[in-house]
Amino acid sequence: MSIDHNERLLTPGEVAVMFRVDPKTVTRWASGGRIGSIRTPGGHRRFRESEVRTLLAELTFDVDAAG
Amino acid sequence: MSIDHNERLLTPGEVAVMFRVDPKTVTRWASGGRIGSIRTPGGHRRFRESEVRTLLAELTFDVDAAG
DNA sequence: CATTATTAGGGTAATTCGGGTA
DNA sequence: ATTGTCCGAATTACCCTAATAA
Repeated sequence: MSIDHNERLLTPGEVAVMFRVDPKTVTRWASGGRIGSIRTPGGHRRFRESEVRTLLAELTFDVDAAG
Repeated sequence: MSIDHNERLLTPGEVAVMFRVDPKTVTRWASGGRIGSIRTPGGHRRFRESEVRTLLAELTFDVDAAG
């Protein structure tokens, strides 16, 4: 019984833990279009794991070396 | 709303994986009419794959990235 | 018929939403 | 401008047992 879902989804709380921020902050990122999100029919947000990891990787490359 | 013979039916558990929710939540969606469902003679619910995928796509947000 | 996994149904925590505020 | 927190309301997750599915 394998489903052809090509993407794993994360909850706001899980993303919040990964970024070490409050879930509310993740919600704001979604509202502002900084991160893509999917809504459940009930209105709760889900986030694509691949996108989240990409954002995390980008943070890694940002060494705050602003001039 | 007739059933297409070529349509694949999904179990509550399979739909739950796609939305990253508990199977019980999918049941509530069906009870509340948020998603169409078909009952087996034994009372178990089945969901149309096409409808689920359509719903998933419609609930996909890509708010314009405000600067 | 026996076995194992999933689902139904109900009830109760936990999470999330949305707005407003610091 | 971004984040954290408080609030009430809604949605979702986890607990159980019995029934259905395969």
